[in-house]
Amino acid sequence: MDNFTGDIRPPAKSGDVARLAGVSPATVSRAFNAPHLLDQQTLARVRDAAARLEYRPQGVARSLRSRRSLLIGVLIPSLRNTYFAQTVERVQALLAERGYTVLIASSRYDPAAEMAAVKAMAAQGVDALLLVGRPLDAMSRPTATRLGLPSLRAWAWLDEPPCIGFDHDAALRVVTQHLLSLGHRHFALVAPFRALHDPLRSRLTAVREALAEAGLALPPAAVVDDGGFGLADGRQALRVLHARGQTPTAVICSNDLLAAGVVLQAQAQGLAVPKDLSVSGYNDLDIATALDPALTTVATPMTDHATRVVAALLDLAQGRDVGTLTPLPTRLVVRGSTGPAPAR
Amino acid sequence: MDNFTGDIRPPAKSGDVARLAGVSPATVSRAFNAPHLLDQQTLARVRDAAARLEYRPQGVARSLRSRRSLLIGVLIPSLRNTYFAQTVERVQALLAERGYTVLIASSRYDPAAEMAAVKAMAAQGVDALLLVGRPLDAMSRPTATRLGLPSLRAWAWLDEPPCIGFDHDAALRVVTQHLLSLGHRHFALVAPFRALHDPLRSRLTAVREALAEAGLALPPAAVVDDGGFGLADGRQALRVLHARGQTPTAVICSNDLLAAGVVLQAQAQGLAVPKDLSVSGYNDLDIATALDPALTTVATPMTDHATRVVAALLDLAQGRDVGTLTPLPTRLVVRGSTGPAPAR
DNA sequence: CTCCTTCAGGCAACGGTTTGCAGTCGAGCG
DNA sequence: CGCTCGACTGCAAACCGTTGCCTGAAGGAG
Repeated sequence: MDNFTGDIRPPAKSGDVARLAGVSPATVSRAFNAPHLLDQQTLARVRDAAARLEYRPQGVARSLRSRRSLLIGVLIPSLRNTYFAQTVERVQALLAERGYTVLIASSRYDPAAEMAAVKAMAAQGVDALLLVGRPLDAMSRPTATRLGLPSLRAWAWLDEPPCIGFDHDAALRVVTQHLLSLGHRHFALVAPFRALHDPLRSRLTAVREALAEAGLALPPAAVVDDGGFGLADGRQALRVLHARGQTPTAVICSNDLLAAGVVLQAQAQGLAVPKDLSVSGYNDLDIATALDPALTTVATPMTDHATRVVAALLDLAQGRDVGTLTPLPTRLVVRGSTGPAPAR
Repeated sequence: MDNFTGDIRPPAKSGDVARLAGVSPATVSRAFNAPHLLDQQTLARVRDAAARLEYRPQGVARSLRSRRSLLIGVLIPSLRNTYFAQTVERVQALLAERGYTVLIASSRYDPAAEMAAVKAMAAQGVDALLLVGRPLDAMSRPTATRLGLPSLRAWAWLDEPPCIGFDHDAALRVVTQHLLSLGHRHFALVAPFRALHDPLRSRLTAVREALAEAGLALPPAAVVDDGGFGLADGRQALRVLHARGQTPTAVICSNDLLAAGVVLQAQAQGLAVPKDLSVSGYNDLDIATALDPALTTVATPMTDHATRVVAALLDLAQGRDVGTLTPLPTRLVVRGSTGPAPAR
């Protein structure tokens, strides 16, 4: 019986363990899934045998019979978004602790890819599906449901339970009000959602409404809704605004990276932040505190988010209902990038 | 036969399709896996029936019998690293086109988590495993191999085939030589790998060697090897160097985010980049071109990387050997953040 | 000492698809 | 006309744990 490091023997199966431990395969199964049903002695013998053979139940066979795969699908719009990437990382880590493995797919904001991913994950037999962000394909979630796949919506709060997320529109209203209270009257919004679909534009509406309450309007020229989500896109956005003849004193951005870009571009043009221009971000990423001045932003606490998401996913995966859910609280974090409106 | 949108009927199985099409389950299987074996008429009938029932073969059962899961495991050190996150996104997209689904796990630079993930993925029956970055647990790859799981190492070029990656040490030597040729004599290195393990420190050695060729040494005080990988860590690194009495004219960073932090901190302290201080990054991320001045950095072309990785993974997953591989080419991208050394 | 209860563990079916083997049928060939 | 061959397709086993059901043994009560 050679046992040197390099040997590649076919992995042990439950029958092998059973034979070595002198029990039946059924007992081996119970040792893993219902140890309380077994005698201590037997349990020890089986565990020992399993350890010696490095036995790990083959997930595929287990899934087939037990109809539980210990697989959870995570579907996100983009991994380029640091917030999403970090969320995935945390969710995966927490699920791993509970024995679950994570299937990932990024839709890259493509509705067809989203739908395809839902079907692929259903076919792979995931126990539950996490859909991060607003739906791109309106049918993706209904499809999951019709396939008998429990799903959880996260990140964006929608009235479409179960859902765990933040009320981004409300948060943006708070941002707008903060800037209004600083005396700003000339706003711009950088939220590159045009290429996407309508629902995402509710952020625009939120800002418009908050401004309307103060008797202000947001002209189309003050809205930059194309381009990407990166630093360079933020810089570009400010250039575009200026090219359009817009001279806002406050720029609201839909994420911290864009805001950072706006700040950098402003500074490059000799505009002082916040003296000449106030800028707000969203998410409170690392970059928000790494800039001079630090970014005023909206904190969307990731730990809280991830923890709750995982708890709900486990409930769904195990066939339990998740209770009624409420939006997670966001928090306006006022830092140096916003200040009193300049006199004109 | 009610057929309204809300109905949740149990998903069809191959037998159902077979009955509707008037064939045997075997034929249904062949319609999906070996259509050329079937008569055109039969194929059409089966396809029609399958479409009508929205049949999708249950992955779990298929995997069990065919011993191929169409699942590929991806194991990365961190999703906070944008380069890795984007790589995962691309790899996933390319694999999805070929019918594969991606299992993901992040080790968060934790050797135990890495090993656990390898075992979990093996248990889930992935067809191949992608290990991104240098090994944290020296046994993780041998373990995969022993479990009969083909694996591919990516990102870092190691002499441990199959492997697809960049020769980071060589690239860093080029960076060092670039700075030497600009007349720099006082260097610092920001590469926060201390908390990690030895192999990663080879970058340090690479820089030391390149400097040694010019008769220069890199004192320990000029090396910042703790802290994180973010923008704020870059800023902190420059502060630390100054606090240690180091006044380098060139700072080599192990990634663009750190470099950006160093640049921002230098500017905040009134140091002009590159007049007073040259800074180099790594990866050529978006941020490299979004700063003033733009970062001199090392491009590690992601498209090339991802494409080759996927090709090799498909080979491995389908039991083919991957040919001999060579390191992928990196490219020094000289931009504004490096310049001639200041006179002293 | 017998009967009932409880607990531990074995037997065998089961889950849904794939696949080796064999069978059918029509066409082509000698 | 009989035989061979090829093209299709069906049959049933196999993949490997899990689980419902059942048996046997041990312990306790009467």
